[in-house]
Amino acid sequence: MSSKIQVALADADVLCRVGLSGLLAKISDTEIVGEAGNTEELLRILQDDHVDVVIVDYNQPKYFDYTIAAQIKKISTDTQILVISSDSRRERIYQVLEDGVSSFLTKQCDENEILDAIAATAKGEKFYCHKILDMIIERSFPSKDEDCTPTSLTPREKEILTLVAKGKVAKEIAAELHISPHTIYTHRKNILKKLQLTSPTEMVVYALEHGLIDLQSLN
Amino acid sequence: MSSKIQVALADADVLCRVGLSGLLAKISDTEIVGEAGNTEELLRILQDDHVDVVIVDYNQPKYFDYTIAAQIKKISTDTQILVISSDSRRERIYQVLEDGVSSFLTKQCDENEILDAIAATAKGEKFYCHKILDMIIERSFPSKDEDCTPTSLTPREKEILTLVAKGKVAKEIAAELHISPHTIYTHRKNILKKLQLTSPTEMVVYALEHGLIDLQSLN
DNA sequence: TGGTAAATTAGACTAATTATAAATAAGATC
DNA sequence: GATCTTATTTATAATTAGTCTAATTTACCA
Repeated sequence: MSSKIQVALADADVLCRVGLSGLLAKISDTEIVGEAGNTEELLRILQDDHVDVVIVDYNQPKYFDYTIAAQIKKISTDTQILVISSDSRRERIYQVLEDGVSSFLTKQCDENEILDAIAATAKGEKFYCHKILDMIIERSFPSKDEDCTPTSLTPREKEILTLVAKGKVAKEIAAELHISPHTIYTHRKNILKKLQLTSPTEMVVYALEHGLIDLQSLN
Repeated sequence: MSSKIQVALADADVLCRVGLSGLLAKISDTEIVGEAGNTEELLRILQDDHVDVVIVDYNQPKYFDYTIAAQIKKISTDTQILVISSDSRRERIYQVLEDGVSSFLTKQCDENEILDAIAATAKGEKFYCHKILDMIIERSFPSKDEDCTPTSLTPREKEILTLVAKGKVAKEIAAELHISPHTIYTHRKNILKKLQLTSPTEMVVYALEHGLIDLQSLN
């Protein structure tokens, strides 16, 4: 077995994989063990070969989703995960970070930043780009003026927001949760007030922006 | 001046640009004149240098949008445009194709397909990947069972759908358009019927999927 | 010039929602 | 343990939004 760092590329877009290969070629002690265009392919690689680092974009519906980190860790605990994604949804990002992702970049990061991140992750260190670092800090020390509203919703409110955003009307939600329609009205009113929205349709936009639902999952 | 084909890369993600550079390196008679991470940078390149082919992803809000083809043609009429995007919104794609895009790929296309497309576009030929070709054919010969519903909406209905999707309620729309709320109700009912939807919130999802509105423009 | 589709609206009716108020339960704090 | 807060739940009455039916106007096409 080679002593080089074994890297697996997981991205639905072949273009990004080519880009990553190109960048990895500049780091001498790394070696690509495999490329995966979807979750299934990635898990197969992890089962068949030893992988030190997985570079993955989890925000590619149908190919990779936010559960990918947990799935990777389940098969191969010691594999380090480097995320390169364009996701901007705070809650989703926090969730992924909690699932054991070592490093997190956006696809907008420049070349040097990506190279540094790959090198750091390979060595077992963590690396976060500025945008993600800001989010982590914001979570630890929330500022007053710019509050992170999604967390201010109660679990029940989030649940109802999700259902509203999926196009269900109050009566349907009430039937589904076995509670009174009035309860839905109250929750919905509180949600609208908390988020400073005025109509249920605005809730859809809000839910989409904050990753409570996503377009693909609605079909 | 070199006799090689001058190519400009326009993609907000550095990773994709690296990927494209890597692929272009395999085509001997091409040369990269410049890389642009946003519209402004691209237009500057077009003004300063001769560009035969622009490879661009127009679906990157804040960096590139669907008007990019028209903007490119305005500065440099003879420049061929190769789109590599992940957009799945029919109407938007038709629009871009009408703006003089020579070739259209998705980022999911495999390496050979991308190489062929670049080579073809550089020679002044057109190249469409299967997914896009299917859409073009579907537009020319619409099938009965799977009708392309967005076009079946009247202009007024589209207008109202857009406003509904922006979170406005019937009364607000009525005030804005100086017509009776009843008119809005009627239009909305007809839209829901035509699109086989059941609630205004579903209209938001529909409008997003078909590019009538986009998340970024709502803020 | 009659036919067709689009856009508009009203009246009567029904359903959905709000306002207000309040009960219950769980957790934290003192 | 008593109390305070927050989350969750619900109801009645009042209000608003929306549907159904039907009809009018406009514009454009054959």
